[in-house]
Amino acid sequence: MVSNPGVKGERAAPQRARKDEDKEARRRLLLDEALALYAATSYAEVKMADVAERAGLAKGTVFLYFPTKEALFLALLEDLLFSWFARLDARLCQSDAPWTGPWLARSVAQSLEAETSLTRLLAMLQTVLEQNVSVEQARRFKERLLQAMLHIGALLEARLDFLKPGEGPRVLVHLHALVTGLRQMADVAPVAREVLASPHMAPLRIDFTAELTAALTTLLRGLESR
Amino acid sequence: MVSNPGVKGERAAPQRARKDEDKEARRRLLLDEALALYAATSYAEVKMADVAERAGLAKGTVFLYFPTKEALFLALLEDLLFSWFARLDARLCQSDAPWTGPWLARSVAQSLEAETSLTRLLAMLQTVLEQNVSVEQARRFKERLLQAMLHIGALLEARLDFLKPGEGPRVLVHLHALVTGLRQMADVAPVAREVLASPHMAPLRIDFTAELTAALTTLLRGLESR
Amino acid sequence: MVSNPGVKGERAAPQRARKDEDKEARRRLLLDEALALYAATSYAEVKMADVAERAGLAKGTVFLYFPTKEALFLALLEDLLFSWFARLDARLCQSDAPWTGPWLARSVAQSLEAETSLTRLLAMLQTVLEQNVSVEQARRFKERLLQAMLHIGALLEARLDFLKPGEGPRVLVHLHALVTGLRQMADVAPVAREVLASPHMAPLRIDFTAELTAALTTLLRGLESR
Amino acid sequence: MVSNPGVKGERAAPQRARKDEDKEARRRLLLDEALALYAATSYAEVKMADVAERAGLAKGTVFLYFPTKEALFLALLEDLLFSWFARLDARLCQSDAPWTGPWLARSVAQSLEAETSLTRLLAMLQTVLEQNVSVEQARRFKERLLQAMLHIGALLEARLDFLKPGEGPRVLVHLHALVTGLRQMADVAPVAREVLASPHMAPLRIDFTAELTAALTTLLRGLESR
DNA sequence: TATGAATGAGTGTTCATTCAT
DNA sequence: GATGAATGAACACTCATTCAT
Repeated sequence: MVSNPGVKGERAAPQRARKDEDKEARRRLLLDEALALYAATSYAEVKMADVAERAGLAKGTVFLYFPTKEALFLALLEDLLFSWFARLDARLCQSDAPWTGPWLARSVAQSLEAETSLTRLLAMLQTVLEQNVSVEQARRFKERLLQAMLHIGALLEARLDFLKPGEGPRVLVHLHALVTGLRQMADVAPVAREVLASPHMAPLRIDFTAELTAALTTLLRGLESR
Repeated sequence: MVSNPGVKGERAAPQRARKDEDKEARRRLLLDEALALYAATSYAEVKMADVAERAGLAKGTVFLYFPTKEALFLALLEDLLFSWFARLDARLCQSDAPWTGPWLARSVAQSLEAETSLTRLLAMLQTVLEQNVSVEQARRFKERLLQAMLHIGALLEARLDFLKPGEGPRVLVHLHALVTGLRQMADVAPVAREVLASPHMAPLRIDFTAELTAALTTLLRGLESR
Repeated sequence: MVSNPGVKGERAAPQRARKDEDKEARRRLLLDEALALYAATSYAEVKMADVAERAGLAKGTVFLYFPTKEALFLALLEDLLFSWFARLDARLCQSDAPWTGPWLARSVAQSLEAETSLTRLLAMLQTVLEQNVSVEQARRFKERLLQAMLHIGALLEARLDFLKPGEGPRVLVHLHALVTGLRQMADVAPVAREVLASPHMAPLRIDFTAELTAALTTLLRGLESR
Repeated sequence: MVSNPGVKGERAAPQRARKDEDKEARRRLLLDEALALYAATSYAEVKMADVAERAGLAKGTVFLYFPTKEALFLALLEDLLFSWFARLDARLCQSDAPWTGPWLARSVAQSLEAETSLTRLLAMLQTVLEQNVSVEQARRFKERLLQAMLHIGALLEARLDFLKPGEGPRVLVHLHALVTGLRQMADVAPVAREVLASPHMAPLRIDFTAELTAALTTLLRGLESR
């Protein structure tokens, strides 16, 4: 853990990030630590002080990189979301065969299976994250989101011939809604878990991936069948 | 402190709710005031003290009726949700004609149009409300939810002949997800509103009712077209 | 638990205490339940509501018998203290043989061994109990205490020939101090218990009865040796 | 908020305690203010907010120095107790003449005469202070207490030739008990004060120093006379 | 850039006690 | 006498954020 031999501090990070690459590295470090904490607990339970400590930095330093807690987590969401978009893009474009709805639905749902943090954060986007963030950051996020949606939307329209112009992005909007909605339904509180354990409660137990696949498949079939 | 009824008292309710009906009335009063505050602001901004004050009661009195803030709001959600279920049920059953997917989608979406508080609360169900609530209350809620889902689900299966056995409740699960997801997407933070005002941001501006109608219609068509 | 067959209530107590003996019985019942709760927990943890419930009475009823929580517990202390005085008196007077200091010390300490509640309450007498009590109750308590002290004090002076006039009560004052002081030292908080578990901490671990016996024996020998 | 030193600031301490000595000074300041409030009222009446205000600090700042109210007061007790121990030690060692019981008793009792806060806090040690304190703080306190007891105990054994090995600390335990017990008996509640004003109540009126001297003298004589 | 001491707004909940019935 | 609904004062502690150094 000690990377500065001879120095008293136990800090892993460099003392001062002068170069842009150092700053970027430190930024990533903070995001990584925030993610680790968030994945293990919840937004409310993640303290800025803990993020700082885990990153080997002082509390105040975090605020040099992210002006608010919401800004930090919006940046984290941005990272996760657009990296997922990129991976989805790559995954989809690998396939030369013509796309089918069920295949697409499965692909999307599977690509989200391990992205619990992403989908959890997505569900807090408007309610929490965008509540205490600069217009600039919000704009940047929305612009990138728009761009990605238009890009993937165009891709969908190109490869799913039953999609009419403009329907690609719309599918993504509905996907977004399904993802955040199902994520919340699937993340059950301890009390509820106990209640849902009864066999007859089965209809209320939500399997995120299964339901997302099913709903998305049906949705696409609905578009195809017109 | 008000001993001269009619002089300063603004409440019709008796000073002390001794009979069960009085207690029920007071309970409703508290729920109503909580709803009014919530509709105007947000969960976090509603203070138990304000609810009490608006109801003309002392702070401690609220806790005679609801053991925690979460319990109060879960009870509120319960009220709104099951009264909506009942209204939807009535609305649907009025129609003698055979149901169609688009008609159903429109009916459901329209019936939810004015239910902003309901859908906002629904989105907090697992994340917030069920976090600090007795197992009993949670169980009661889930049981009623299950019952309603099975009931409406059966209705769907009976009137939409393309639905296979067991698909009624599943449609409702997907509806639930869409509702909470779209609600969150539609409730835009002030900063975001500013950003979304740009014309080119149109694809990111969500009209709750329109999108819910569209998505649900498509979903049902997808089921019909098999 | 139901002693009034046919009545809906589960109350063990009579509906109304009209006769003085009924009232006295109810009073004792309340004291007994308060004692049971106190012995198992602590003063702060005993709720008036719990006392009422255990006694099968309504919350408000307790206050018909004891105007304040402190009054209830002072009454309880009174009961325990003077019943102990009586028992001590009896025990001491049984012995025909001339008294000795060590024998007396042992007798007293042993008679207090099982009286944890009494000694715990005694330690709260001035700090807590007498803080919220009527002058009448306080006077009554002090008068009885004085009387008992004078009585037992006189007994001591009569049977321990080394005691000079007026020293009997004084011995009792010192006894009182030792009892409350040692009781507090012996009642160790959980954190402290952990700390005191270390072998080298032995000198700080207090055995109430042993220390009381030792101190009292020494004290009496000190008086005898003049 | 005070940025013009000398204008409104009543404090000599720097705005920010950066050096260890500044921090220690601030810590002492808080302890002093807490002591002032406690001496004038009671533990329950001292509010952390008041301590902060008197120290010219924000509420939260107090918790940077003491994690809980109990921790603050245990630290205060620690200060008072060990400073008293030191003063007692000095006082006792000044005397070259061989010690006698009566002299020692008088010395101890007199040295405690002005230490009302110390003895009052001592009586709350196990009941209150150690209830909400870290194991570390508790251990530290007990270790110091043990050390002091062994030290003073050894001193006693060395200078009072009638003490057998191991009896020094035990005398201190009995002293501790007498001190806390007598302190509680001497601190009379307002109601009780009224009652005790009657001439015939004289035997119940406790003079802390007088009784402590008497009891301790007798106790030591008891040890001497074997 | 980095630090970390200081800030201070923010609140749900308990429970002894009262009093209308 | 009994009830139990209503009262309302009371309060330590957290943590995102700032800013002097």
